[in-house]
Formats: sequence, C-alpha cells, structure tokens
Amino acid sequence: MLQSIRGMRDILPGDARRWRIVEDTLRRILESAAYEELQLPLLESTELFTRGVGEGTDIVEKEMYSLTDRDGDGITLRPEGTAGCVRALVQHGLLFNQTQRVYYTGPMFRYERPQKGRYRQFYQVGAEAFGLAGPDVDVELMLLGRRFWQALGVEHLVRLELNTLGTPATRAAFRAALVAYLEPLRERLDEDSRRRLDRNPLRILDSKDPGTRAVLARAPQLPDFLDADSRRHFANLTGMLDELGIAYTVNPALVRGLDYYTQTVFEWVTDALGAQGAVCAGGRYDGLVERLGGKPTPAAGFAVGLDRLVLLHEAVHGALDGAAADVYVCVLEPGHQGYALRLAEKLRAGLPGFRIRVHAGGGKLKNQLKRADQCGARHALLVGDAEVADDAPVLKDLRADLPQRALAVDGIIAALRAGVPD
RNA sequence: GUGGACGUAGCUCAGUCGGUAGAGCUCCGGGUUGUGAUCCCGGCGGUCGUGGGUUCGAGCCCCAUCGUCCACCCCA
Repeated sequence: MLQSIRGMRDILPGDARRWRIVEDTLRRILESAAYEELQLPLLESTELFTRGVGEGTDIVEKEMYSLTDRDGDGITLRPEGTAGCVRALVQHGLLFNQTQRVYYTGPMFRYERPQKGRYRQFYQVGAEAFGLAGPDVDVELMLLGRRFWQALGVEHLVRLELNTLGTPATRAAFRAALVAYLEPLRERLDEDSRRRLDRNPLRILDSKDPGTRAVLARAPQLPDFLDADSRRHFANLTGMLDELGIAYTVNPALVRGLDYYTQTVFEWVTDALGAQGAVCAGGRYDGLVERLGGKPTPAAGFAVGLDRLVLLHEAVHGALDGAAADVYVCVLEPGHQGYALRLAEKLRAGLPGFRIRVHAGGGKLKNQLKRADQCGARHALLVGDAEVADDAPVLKDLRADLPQRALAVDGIIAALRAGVPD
C-alpha cells in the first residue's frame, strides 16, 4: 500500500480542529503584542543554513533535506525558521535603522528518526524581535510564552529554564577552558562526549552519562567567564522576571544546539511528553544578522513546537467535540434535491457560523437520519412532498425530545438562532 | 546512525502444543408506508507487512527485508 513517507504525517479532520485551536490561540496572542506576521519560503539556499545555523551543528551535518536544483544550485528544505526570517528582513531592507517584531508559522524539515513529539516534517510558530538589545525584550518573549500556556490551559505542565551564554568571546574562552580541563580526562568520558570534545564541546555539559557527569562536577563553570555587561544583562532579566511573577530555574547546562545564540537562552520544558521535553525554545542571537550580511543588529526570538503543544493540549483536554455539522438536511424524494440545496443556501446566508450539510446520494430517511446523527448535527430538516408543497420543511431536534415542527425558512432561522446558545 | 518492542479484517485485538483464521466495533441489508442513537436477525470484509527457509503441513519456528512505535543521539 502507498503510504506517507517516514516522519511525515497526516493531520486528519479530528485532529485538525485541535491544531486550529492551538495555532489560532498563539496567533491571537502574538497579534495582541503587535507582532506582525511574515510568510516565508520553505526552500532556501543551502548556504543560508550552513552559515546561519553553523557548520558544526547536527542540523547542518546530518539532518537537512538538501537537494540540487535543476540549475545546479544547492537548496534546502528549511530545518528552522530564524535564518530565513533574518534573510528576508535583511534582503528587503527592513532592519535598516529600524526595529521589527515579527512572527511566522509553518512546517520545518529535519531528517531524524521519528519518535513521540518528533517528526521529520514538524510545525513551529516563531517570533523574533530585531534591533532591541536589552533584557526587556527577552522578558517580553517569555511573557508571550506564559500567555500561550495559560490560554491553552497547559501552564501547570510547563516550566521555564534559562541560562546565559555571554558574548561570543565568553563562549570562546569558556570553550577553551573546558577543552583544556576535559582533554586529559578524555578516557573517562562516554563515547558521544569524546566525539563532541573535538566538535562541539559545550554540548558535553548536556550529557546524561553518569561517568561524564562525575567528570563535569569539577569542570570550569561558564558563569565564571561572563563579562560585566553580560552579568548585568542577565541580572536585569531575572529581576524583571521576579517582578512579573514568572517562575524560572537557571540551568547552567542549557547550551542549545545552534551556533548563533548569545547571552540569554531559554526553554519551556515539560515532563508530560516522554523524552521530547522542549515545547518552546529560544534566546538572543546578536551576531546572526551580521553573519547573514546585514548590519550588526541585536535580536532575540523563540520557536514553539506546535506538534508538541498539540500533544500537551490533548493530554490536558482530552478528546474534542467531534461534530462536523450543526444542521443536516434530509431529502426524502430525489426530485426535491434542488429545493433542499436552495434551502441550505438560505440558511447559510441567514445563520453565519452554522455548518449546514445537505444529504447527497439519496437513500431512505432512516439512513439519512443516521447520517445526521453521526455527523453530530443538533438539528435535522426534512424535505418531502408535503414540506415542499407547503414550503415549510420539518425541523427536528436530534439531541432533545421536543416535538418536531414544520416552519417557513424565516421560522427555521429564528428557531435555530434562538436554540443554540454558543 | 544505534538499541528495544511490535506488524493478523477499515479500527481495537484474540489465535493454545505447528494442523490452511476468530471476536467486538464500523459498514451494508432486514425487523411493511416518512423518523436517527438502543435492541434483534443477516451479510460484506484477510496474499496473517513482504520475500526466502525448515516441515507432510507455518499466523505460530529460523533468516532477511520493509514499516510503525518508544528510547539513545540531537532537537521544537
């Protein structure tokens, strides 16, 4: 049987409703903070990501869907959104002497082994703020996160972790010190960490291996390498978080996988999703705009993992009401199909927001009512000889034991409008 | 890329010691005229993931392969 390729999944009608709720909620909150939507291509030049995300990262080394275009150019299905967003704003001159606060949403692609909460095509909502260097913007981004979780009713499952990486110079100095410390102890590290020692030593801090953890206990600490400005930035940040009542824990092991981060990094994590804990992650990336050809521009942002957020929403709220229609029009004689379709059009015009489905394909009334019931409709309308003769279809409540009535169109509209509270 | 578990009807699953497959749900038809959800009766539906092997005989044992899930790595 033909089936979707690994890591690519279909979001079927039952789930799509939940996706729309989650995505609309995030969008509404971003708009309320005056972030502006941006739509970006799924395909970018491969170079954008090798330069933007970083040559040594796992994403670039083994996870990109890259191909050669017909004219020989290297192009890549975007593995994340920030690089493309920066590219677009630089390309159109929107970062020139001005600030921008934007968001975007859509699928990203990474070639990884799928598991719970991780797919090869996955969905993010990203928000980015440019031209603003202070910790107030960092806090604003975290505040947006808190509103997301509150609005979706999942705030009790999500907590904030943060850290600071300082400036690129900070990272370089710390990295050198860490390597100098670990190199003689190489034999005591697990295999993965030994490999990372050469390539991306900061990631060793994340290791879950007990032996490696023991070695790390006496390793140099990044905070000791922070310069005065970075310390002040972070202190201001945590001060504002305290003021706003946003709970957080400082996690010195939080390093993040992408090369472009500086200063603040943060993650909203959950324990409710198995091994994939990060629901939203982001931070400051003051060097990226310049790296991608723009003027030096401070920037910060985050990405929400929609797939994971949808799973959380499901864990909290369970199954959603599955009604596909509100009103189902039954057609008792084939000759009345046209009447039924006209009736439905009048109802749709008079009842905005109502979902009205007309039976198609004929069949007995018994089966038509069965369909009406199955699609979740609250009401059925019957169109038979008598109803057409009187121009008064019968309105039947499928969810309450009420007498059914023959009503003219205006009467049906009035009854339906009055009868449905929400 | 690595490890573990699992692939039987559209769905959820049984299938004993190896003897050429079952249930529930769904779907379709019926229970006399134009009334659904419940109930009763009947029916459709399977290359047991795929390909080899062992055997008189394989859903069951062996090998390979594909797929799914979970975990590692890493990440949203």
